[in-house]
Amino acid sequence: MNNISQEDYLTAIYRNLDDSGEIKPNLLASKLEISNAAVTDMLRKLSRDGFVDYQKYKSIKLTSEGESYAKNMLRRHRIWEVFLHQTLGMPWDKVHDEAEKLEHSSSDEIINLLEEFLDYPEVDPHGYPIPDKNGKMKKNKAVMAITELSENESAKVIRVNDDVKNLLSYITKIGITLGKEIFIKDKLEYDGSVLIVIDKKEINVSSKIASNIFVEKIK
Amino acid sequence: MNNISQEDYLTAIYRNLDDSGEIKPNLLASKLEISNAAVTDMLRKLSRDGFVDYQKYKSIKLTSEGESYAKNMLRRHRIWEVFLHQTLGMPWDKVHDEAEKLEHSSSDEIINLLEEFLDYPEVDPHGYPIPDKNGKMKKNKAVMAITELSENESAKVIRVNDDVKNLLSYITKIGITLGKEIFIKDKLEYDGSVLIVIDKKEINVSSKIASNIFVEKIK
DNA sequence: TTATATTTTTAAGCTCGCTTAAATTTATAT
DNA sequence: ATATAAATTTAAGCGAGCTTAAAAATATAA
Ligand SMILES: [Mn+2]
Ligand SMILES: [Mn+2]
Ligand SMILES: [Mn+2]
Ligand SMILES: [Mn+2]
Repeated sequence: MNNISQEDYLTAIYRNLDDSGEIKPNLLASKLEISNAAVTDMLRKLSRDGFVDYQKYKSIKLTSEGESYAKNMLRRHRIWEVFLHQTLGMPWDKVHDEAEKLEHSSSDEIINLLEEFLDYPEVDPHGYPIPDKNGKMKKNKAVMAITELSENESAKVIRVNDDVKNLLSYITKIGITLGKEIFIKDKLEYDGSVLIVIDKKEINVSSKIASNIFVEKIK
Repeated sequence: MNNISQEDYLTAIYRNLDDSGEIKPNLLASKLEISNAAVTDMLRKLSRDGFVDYQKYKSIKLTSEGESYAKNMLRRHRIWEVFLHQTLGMPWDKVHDEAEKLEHSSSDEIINLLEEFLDYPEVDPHGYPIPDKNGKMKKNKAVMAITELSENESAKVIRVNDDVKNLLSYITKIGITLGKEIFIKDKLEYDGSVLIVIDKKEINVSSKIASNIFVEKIK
């Protein structure tokens, strides 16, 4: 295929499928920050090319070809992120945007060599699993969003949404990194925000942010 | 700017300037494998954007802005080539095409980090100098094409044209790499080819190929 | 100088990926 | 069930970057 737009559409579709493996054009448009009309247009092309199942006014599915293509894009993206962060020392809140471009410009050969050079990393710098050459990837760990924790529970940060603008740079400021332990001191009813303790400091985190940070309970 | 086509035009212009720092549209078109009409079109845009001096029917010059942009593209390209070859072990006859894409997808920040990681390489895998952050680059060594050598002279390979299709994979087959010593056993008048000795083997090299391999005489 | 060849530009048209505005279909609420 | 809202598609249009064909300018050769 080799087409930046189509590759980004496929990735966005795959990343935002609902529980039944479908997505509506409207959501796709908003994720891609693009008009609904443009989405309709592109869906016809992706359908024509065999990457999505598309019928007017219906939800969209990926074909199996579309799904492997999308997974391979995630693979490229995440391997680049690991390289940029781990090898070049680029901060984790900057690697996503760079990988967003590099993913379209690198052959599978480069990606495979990079993977080997990095010694087969299993997750990207934000905790997302990296598909292997055959599209197999570890299931996301049984993680929960911070908002799902109860008061007085402790948890370890496992994954952070890398898709939400400015989220990473904000949570970096308040000291959250992968592996960090947090403690839920209080849950505030009226706005859904959470009072958490990190490094002995108390911080109030809005529900919008807390819902994008995924953790594993510590017993 | 951030535009693949325009970036490739600028690089092609810079790489093919004549002795007086100019290039004609026709040559540019053939280097880019594109129609003359398309070149005319793009030259208007590059001129509008301040990267080239362009007047109808005249030879093209780069503005100083155009020149720095072009040199920065060469920098990106060549640093990627070094990384791919040296770090990932990709053969030197494959890195050019890959770098041709990566060069458009990487911020200066990535390039600077890569340069540091690679410990400030001075030449790319084909012997071309790498401009530094300020656009300064070593002059090409005082090299000559193999065709300019005389019979019974010895020389060391310093640089190989990385722009000519299939050249690299061919000369790799006959054993030529950077630093290799060659000996001119004979120059054949009628077709301009050269009989050279590499690793004690005699090989006849056409003038077309020999003219793209640059060497330093050994006394 | 004049004829011919080559280069360059102009003109018209194509696909791609987007836009806004209007029409249509589907979903939601009363 | 009906009215209203939201989602989706259609229609028209735009810029980028190409193409081929024709016209115009420049270079080369006789
Ligand atoms: Mn992308
Ligand atoms: Mn990520
Ligand atoms: Mn390029
Ligand atoms: Mn090179």
